[in-house]
Parts: sequence; structure tokens; C-alpha cells
Amino acid sequence: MPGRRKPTINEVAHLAKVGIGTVSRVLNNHPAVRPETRARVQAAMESLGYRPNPHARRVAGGRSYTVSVILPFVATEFYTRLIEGIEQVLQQERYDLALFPLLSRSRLERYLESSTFAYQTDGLIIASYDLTELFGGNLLPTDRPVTLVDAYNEHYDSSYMDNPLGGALAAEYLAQFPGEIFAIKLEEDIDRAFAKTTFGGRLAGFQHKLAELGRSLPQTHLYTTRFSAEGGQLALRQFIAQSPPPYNIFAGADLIALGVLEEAERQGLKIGHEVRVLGYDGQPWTEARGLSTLAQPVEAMGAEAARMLLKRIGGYRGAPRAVRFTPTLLERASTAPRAPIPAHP
Amino acid sequence: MPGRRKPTINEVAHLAKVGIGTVSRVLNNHPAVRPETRARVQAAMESLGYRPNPHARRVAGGRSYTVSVILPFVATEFYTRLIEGIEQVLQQERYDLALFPLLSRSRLERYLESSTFAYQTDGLIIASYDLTELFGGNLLPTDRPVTLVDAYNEHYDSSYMDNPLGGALAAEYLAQFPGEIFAIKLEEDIDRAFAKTTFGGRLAGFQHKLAELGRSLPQTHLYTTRFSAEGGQLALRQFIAQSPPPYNIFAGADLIALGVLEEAERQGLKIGHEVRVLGYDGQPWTEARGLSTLAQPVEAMGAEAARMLLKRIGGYRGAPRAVRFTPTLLERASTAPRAPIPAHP
DNA sequence: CTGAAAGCGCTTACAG
DNA sequence: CTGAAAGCGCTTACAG
Repeated sequence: MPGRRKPTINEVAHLAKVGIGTVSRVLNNHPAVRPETRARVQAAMESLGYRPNPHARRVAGGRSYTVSVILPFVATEFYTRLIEGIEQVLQQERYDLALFPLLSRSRLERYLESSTFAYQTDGLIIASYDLTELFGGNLLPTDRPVTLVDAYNEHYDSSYMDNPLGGALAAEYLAQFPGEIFAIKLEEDIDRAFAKTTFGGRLAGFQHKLAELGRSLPQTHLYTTRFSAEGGQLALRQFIAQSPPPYNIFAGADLIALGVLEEAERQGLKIGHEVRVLGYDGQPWTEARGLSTLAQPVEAMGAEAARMLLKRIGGYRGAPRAVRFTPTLLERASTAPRAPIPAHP
Repeated sequence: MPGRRKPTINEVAHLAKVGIGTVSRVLNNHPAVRPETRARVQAAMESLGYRPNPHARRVAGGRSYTVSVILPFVATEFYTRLIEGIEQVLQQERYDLALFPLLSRSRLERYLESSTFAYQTDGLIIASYDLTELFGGNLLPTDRPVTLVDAYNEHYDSSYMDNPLGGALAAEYLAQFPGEIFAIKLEEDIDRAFAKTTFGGRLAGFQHKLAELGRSLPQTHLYTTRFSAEGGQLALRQFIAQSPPPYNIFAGADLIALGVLEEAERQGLKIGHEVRVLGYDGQPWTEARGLSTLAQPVEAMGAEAARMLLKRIGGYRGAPRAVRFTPTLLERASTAPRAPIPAHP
């Protein structure tokens, strides 16, 4: 059974007693098909287990019906959700998605020049990086439309998250608690061309808002680490060594915050009182773990990027647009000793 | 200039004054072409900047000329090199590579059933995971040939690294130094279906060889952490708190070893005397950092996997083969106070 | 709304 | 060794 010759559009047409043109129209949601005919064709496709051959479609249609997504090569919930959002929109338009993980710079350059790319991409979504840096601040060396997601550049359509705002929300929130304020700073990629501004943006917004509130963040209250839970552990140890509790900590990422939580437990500090931690990302496990965090509409951001790109592929020529998405603070036990205080006493 | 209609095989044929069949033969390295003709055709392709349309080729040829590589979604040198090795072999055979990062289990299942997959894959290379677990210990639900790389399963061709041997080499090496032996254990993925055996294999080989040598590795000398440099830092702190120097440490991975090095420096311990660390992976930066490590022929392993798969795609039906690759110990300053002692006094 | 036909850019027997 | 032709499975005007 498996490996059997795949049914073609001819067989579907034959079974449905229509021409192949009509089958094609059904496939492409062309409006000019009688509902009755459409149903007959769909039944035929169903009963044959028909799957259109994408290569034939690409040859006949003269385009790739494929969008490439270039993204950092990191296993995070964030990218899973982002892709999810992008894919959903693409699917509706019968577009495929080709993932291009940024393994190395040379691979990217080879890719952009390869015939794979030339024949496989009607447009490009670039996630999290401003790759123009890679090309000396110039536009990317491609004639295909480009959309940025989780990043911003004035020359391209951009769908991005307001990280400084998230930082500001964090500052405003933590400032209301008794005790001093601490933050954990994440080392970003050293390679300028691949620099991300995510964490930097969050921290900048955080510090800016603190200043506005007349609060300070001395050097001793800022711990720098790479991206890991263990970094959070080390940070809390450092804070403990230098200042008395309570500690109100903006961790900048859920994973780091997790390390803080673990270390706090190990040290016997009361979470929500002596140690308050705020993560970032709103990962699924934060709820069960009782971690307060800033949640982001990642799927929506991805979907918007896909929509903007598809519009360009369709021939739209307007000025670049930027769509901004904002995070939401979720309050949990890591900053509130119990559930959020009810509205009336 | 950009976006101009791409030249086709017809134009090449016309310019070279041959039929399109001959152009196709040149493209596919068919031996039955006179060198002179071949040169003429190649010149024509060159001057037109001709790139064959892969979709047309796939429609006409009735296959995808594409191999899918399913791999963990982690940014490491290891995977860059692995892909490099695979890609090189595929390129020679005019095969494309489609990367499928394992963002989530549901995405994988959808992928295997998608028409993208059906029409885009003549064969499958799976890196680092034994995905049969995902399907209840059964074979993968696909009729395409499958090859495992950096993993082993008796039912499929496998190209793998001997991690236990690496651990044994590490044990043998570290046992020659004065002082006690320590190791850092890496938490592996908790999801059984996505379990990797890499680190476990290294440690098992390490412990086995130690036992053979009559040495022991007490619980206190084994620190468990997630995969991060900070984990190495924490590990060394723990060892210091419990035992006197010197420390002979098998870190299990270069990144962890880096954390150990950093912490040793911070603590003012003499590297190569009071602290000896051995990494694993042979990353490029280890040389400059003076980190001893176990280097692996990753590209060769990838290339072998690609060759085995291509053979299956070509119709080969023999019993599954397993090709084993072995690591090599590179001695640097982190274990040797100076360069390796010369052979004669 | 629908069918027949041309065309997309290749590969592959088939003859010579 | 080489050319002409058929065929791969679609899309897309073009007529009706």
C-alpha cells in the first residue's frame, strides 16, 4: 500500500466528471465554481486521497508558493509559537514555509545566493535579527519582499514586540513592593552582525522607568550572565552576599527566573516575601511554577508578519509598515504571596 | 536587472547549438557526452547565468531530489559541522537538503503526514534522537529510507559517535594525574520520546573505565546541572566546598568546562595543577582557551550518513549498517601545565 | 460557471 | 554520442 503511485489531478477530474481546470479552480478556491460542482470535486479528492503535487504547481504557476523564515537556532517556546502563528496564515493561502535556522553566517550567505533560494522563495521573513547589519547596514541582497518579525527596521515591514514597554511595566510593578530592586542582565550575542536587541530593550525600558520613578539600580544590583537557569542561581547568591532581603528581581527571561526560584528555595528564602521574581516570556510552565511573568502575543505577531509579507508578494507597493505588539503582566505567587488581592475587602 | 526572467534549458541548448536533452545530460553528469560538447554547453550555461529550475526537475524526474534532516533545535557548533558534512555529499549528487528543526512533537507528526513531506523527501536523516521511541518503539511511519546520525538503532542505517569510548578515554587520561577525580553530569531531556543518550553515554563510559582502573567516583564528586557554562561554575564551587585540591574534572562538554575554567580563575586556582578540566566536542575556541577536549570527526559522520541514505534512495536493499566514529583526545593547558612532554628527555 | 488546450522547464526512453 | 518527442502534474487565459 505505501509508496503506491499518487493520484493526480487527472484522476480526480475523471472521477468527478469535470475537466482538470475545474479541479484546479477548486484547489485554489476560485469563486467561479458552482457549489454543487465544488462538492463533487472535493468528494473525488477525498475518496482518492488526492494531494496536489506542489512541484508541478510551482512549475506551472511560475512561482515557489513558499516563504522562507530565517530564525536564530535556539530551542525556545518563543519560536515554536512564532512559527505556529506564521504557518497558520500561510496555510490559508496555500503557501509553504521553509525554515532556515541561522547556523552560521557563511551558510546564510550561501543560501541567499543558492538556486534553492532563488527557486524556493517568494518572500522572506526574518526573525529576531536585524540582518541589514550583516550587509554593512544596507538592504538585504535580494529582490524578494522581506518582512521582519520580532525586530524592527524602517526599510522593511516589521512586526515586533515592544520590549522597552515590557521593561517599564516590570519596573512599575516591582517598584510598589517594599525593599530594593535588582535585575539580571543577559549577555547578548557578541557578533554585531547577529546582535539581538531583545534583552537590551527590556532592560533599557526597565532602567528608564525606574529613573522616572526616582528609584535607582546600582551596579551591585545588576548581575550579568549568559542565558541559563544557573545564571539566575548565581545572581541570587550574589545579591544575597551583598544586600539584605527582601529582593525584588527582574529576571529578564523565564528561564533565568526559574534559577532564581530554585536558589531561593534552596536558601530557604520565602518566595513572594523575601524574594520576589518576575520573569519574561509567559512560558506555559510558569503558571504551574507560580512564576510571575510578562506574557507576549507571539502567535499574533507571527501571523501579522505573514500577512504583511503575503500582501507584498501579491504586489503591494506601499511604504513599509510597522506593527507593534505589547506584553501583559501575569501576576503569580512569585511576586504575590497569594492570589491577586480581590477587589473588595 | 534583478528579478529578470531566468534563463531556461532551451536558451542554453540554443546558444550551445545542441538539443535540450544534451544540456540535461551535462547537468546530470551523464557520461555519454563528448568532452567538447560538454564544454560548449557549460560555457553557454556560464554565459547565461543559467540555474536549473529544481521544481521542473522534480516534476519531470518524479522525485524530490531532496533529503530531510530532522535535528534538535539547538545552536551548537556540532550541528553546524554535521550539516556541513551532510550537505557536501548531497551537493555532489545534486540533492537538496531540507532542515527540519524539532520545534515540537506535534509539528513533527504533522510534518510526516503533510504533503510537503510526501513530495519533498526521498529520504530522511534523523540526528541525535532515536525517534522510534516517539512511535512506541516501532519504525517511523514513513515508506522512505531513513538513516540515523549521531544515534543508533538496529533497524536503520546508523552513523554514530562512540560516546562511551570518549568517556573511557577521558577516565584513562585523568586517572594518571595525582588527586581525586570529579565529573559533571548533564541533565538530559526529560521527555522520553526525545531522549538523547549522548551525555549519558559519555558518563557511562567514564565510570566504567574508572571502575576498571580501580578508581571510584563517589556521589559527592559528581555534580548534576543543565547544559550551561554557569553549571560548570556551580560545579567547581561545590567541589571546592567538599574536597581539597587538586581537582581532576571531566566536564562532559566544552561549554561546561568553560564555566569551570572561569570559576577556577576567579577562585585563583592554578589551572593544570590544582584544577584540571577536560571538555568534550573539540570546539574551535577550545584551542585559544587552552582547554583540553575530546574532538570528534563530526563532518565525516554526517557525510557517511548522507552516503548511506543516498545508496538506499538508489534502491539498495541490504541489511542495516552501522558506522562508528571515534573521538580523539586533544591535550592543552587545562590539563597539562605546558605543552605535552616531548618523547625524549 | 466550465472544458479543451497551451504552456511551465525539466527528464528520459527511443531512435539513429 | 546526440536530437526530437513524449511526458511529468499542474495553472491559466480563451472560448463558450
